[in-house]
Amino acid sequence: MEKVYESQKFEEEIYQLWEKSHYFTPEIDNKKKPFTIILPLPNANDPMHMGHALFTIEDIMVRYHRMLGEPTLWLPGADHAGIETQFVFERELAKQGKSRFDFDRETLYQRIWDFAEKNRHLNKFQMKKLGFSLDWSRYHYSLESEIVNQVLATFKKLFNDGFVYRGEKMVNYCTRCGTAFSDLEVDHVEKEDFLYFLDYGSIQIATTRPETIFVDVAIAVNPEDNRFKDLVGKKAVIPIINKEIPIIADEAVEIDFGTGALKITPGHDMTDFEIGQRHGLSAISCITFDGKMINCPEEISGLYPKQAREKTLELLQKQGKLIKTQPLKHTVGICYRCKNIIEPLLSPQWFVKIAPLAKPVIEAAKKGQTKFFPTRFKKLFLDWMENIHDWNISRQIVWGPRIPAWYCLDCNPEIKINFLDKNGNLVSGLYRELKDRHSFEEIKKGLQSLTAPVKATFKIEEEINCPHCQSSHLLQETDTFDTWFLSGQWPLTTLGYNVENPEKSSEDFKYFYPTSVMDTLWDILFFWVGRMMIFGLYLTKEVPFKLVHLHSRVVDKKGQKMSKSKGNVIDPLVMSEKYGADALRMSLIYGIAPANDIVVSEEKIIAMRNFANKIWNIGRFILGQMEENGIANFEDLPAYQDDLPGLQTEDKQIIKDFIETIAKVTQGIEKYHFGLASEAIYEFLWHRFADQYIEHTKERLKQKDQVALIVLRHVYLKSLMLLHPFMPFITEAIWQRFPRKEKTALIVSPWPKVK
RNA sequence: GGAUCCGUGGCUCAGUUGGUAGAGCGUCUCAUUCACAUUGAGAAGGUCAGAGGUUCGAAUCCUCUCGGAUCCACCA
Repeated sequence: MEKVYESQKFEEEIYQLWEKSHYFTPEIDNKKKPFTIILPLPNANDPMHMGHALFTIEDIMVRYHRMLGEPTLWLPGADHAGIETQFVFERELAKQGKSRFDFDRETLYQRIWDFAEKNRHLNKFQMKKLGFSLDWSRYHYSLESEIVNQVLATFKKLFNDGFVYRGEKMVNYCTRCGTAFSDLEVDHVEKEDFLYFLDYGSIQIATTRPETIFVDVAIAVNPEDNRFKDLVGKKAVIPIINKEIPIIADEAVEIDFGTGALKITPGHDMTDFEIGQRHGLSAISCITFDGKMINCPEEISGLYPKQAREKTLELLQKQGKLIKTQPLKHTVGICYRCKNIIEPLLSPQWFVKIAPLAKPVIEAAKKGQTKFFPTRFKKLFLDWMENIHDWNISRQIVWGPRIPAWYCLDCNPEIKINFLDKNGNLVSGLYRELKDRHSFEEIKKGLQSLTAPVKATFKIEEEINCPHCQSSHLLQETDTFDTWFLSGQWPLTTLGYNVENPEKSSEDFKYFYPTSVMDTLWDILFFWVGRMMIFGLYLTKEVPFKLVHLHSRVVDKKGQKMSKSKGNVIDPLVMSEKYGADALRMSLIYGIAPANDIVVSEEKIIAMRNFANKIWNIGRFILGQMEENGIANFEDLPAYQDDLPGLQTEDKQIIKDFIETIAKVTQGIEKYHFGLASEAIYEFLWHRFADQYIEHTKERLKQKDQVALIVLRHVYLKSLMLLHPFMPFITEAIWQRFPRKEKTALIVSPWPKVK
């Protein structure tokens, strides 16, 4: 054996050994209970980072259960990650001076496909580097047809059961990304802004958005507010355009804020929209989906809201309607992806009625059918589930499966269409206006997107002719599904659940579902875990996993989140090549507390590399001692037994301490205290076994005391088993190097028992 | 406006049913052709944020205060 452990010499070879022997692929055995983890699917466009390296936690559980002899499945996959990937791709396009508007959707889709395909395979390779014992024979990609077909089937089922509807509601719209988002995808940031006090004739109001006054439909005051009691039912006048609007009373208005009077703009504010609904007021937009002003005075029309605000203030000032300006700190919604300010806009979207679907989830969580670790996340989860809002599942992007709905253009001539004409020019307009100048085929070929009015008729099945008017001018909805609509069904689709005919679900599904553990970063508890619970219970009446294990994010040694802009990113693959995958893995596990930030630094990885080397050298020492004693195969040495003649006190003590260590490591893994488990084996092997026991037995070994050698070999080999889930490569490498008659692999060795 | 987490040696963090404080890195002193210098032996260094309470006993449980972080929520 070499003097130091050189990880890069072994890792690839060891991984191949495991993979070739099919150790990662479990066999279905109905006499045994399986252990299953579905890998949180990484984004296909995303090369590996520390967050992925944390899958080590899952690998530890998986390797442990495999060693317990359970049929163990860890199922890998990758997500097309709709908005994320399209966003990254559009940035690439921008570098070439192009944008998404230069392509018809078919072409754009194909381009993104090719782009995502490259990294998807890179990612697989990278996970192998870290030793993850994933069953690659069951790998899935979110856009393969067997997955997508089931997702579409779920959509149809939801629709038929009355859970899907189209609605024209206030949605979070990013005019830069050109799509709506769900509430969860909006970030909130604090912003220094101004509150403007405006004169509306009979009443004064305060607003942060003067550019939207042109589509005000009312002024609201609190019904308890004595100052304005007499004004309710009277009129106010919008400045600049001098339009009369009613003054109404609504409890949502806060008496203490501003002047106590709120301008109601249902087209551009969530609260206003709700107030408008209560009072039967119409909602009018003054900002388009391109982020430009309409329905406003000519000099403002076409401006971006920011410029429009300045212009409006200028006009207000001129007319003496701007009473005062006051600084205000408030929070605004921004696009989680591009950081642009989110514009609440009125837009027809597809929604899932979620409250009735959340109900069984709440019950299951309360009953403990799915448990949470750490337990505090259960409360967080339940709070969210109990206050859940309808889910906007449509996105105005191309990257993802299209919503399977077909509109007849002749029945719905008000559908707005954007397409590239035969000369490659971008044309937009209502079908009613376009159909005389462009053939249906030309529109269909160059189609970018369509927007159907909320009342448009549609069919969920594709048909050649419209059942009403026999027209063949049918176009599929161009909106795609929210990525989480697809990934929310991941445990079902990847295991082979059949939505239309559950009886026909695969053997895998019948055996491995519900899965054992879902381990993920807590910040997608709602996005993903929540949706998986909803879909799982809706479709199968069973929870998708028995335990949700939440872990935290990896931060640098200053406690800061790693980001490219801060330049504090530690690349797991660089570290793994430099110090070994085992050292990297151990550094992510050693000394961490459940769901607390995980601090990694190169120093810590080095410390763990040193530990790996220690393990290696203990093996080297024992092998050397065996040679000195003329033992060619370690199986030639008598087996250790508690009543072995010649056992000394220190032998009995090390055995006793080792048994304690087995208990600590086992308990640690069982109870998800991986930090404690790894510390226990580290402490024992280095400071107890090597520093004390080995040092003390050196004299005896010189005297050719075979009993000491038996104890050494026994404790060491069993320790390798205990350490294997944490540091799989080095332990297997040593195991393979110990000379013996029967070739076995450590990965499938039995987990050491206390008794 | 609700809710959660954190505050332990110079730095980064462990410390699972309460029993006289631990690790890694750093510092200091020794040792060393011994399996390993990616080493060994040893040392210095903490009133466990502060105050009060429960207890025979609290870093650990309860209350409050201060400081830091995060999540949720339609504050114009």
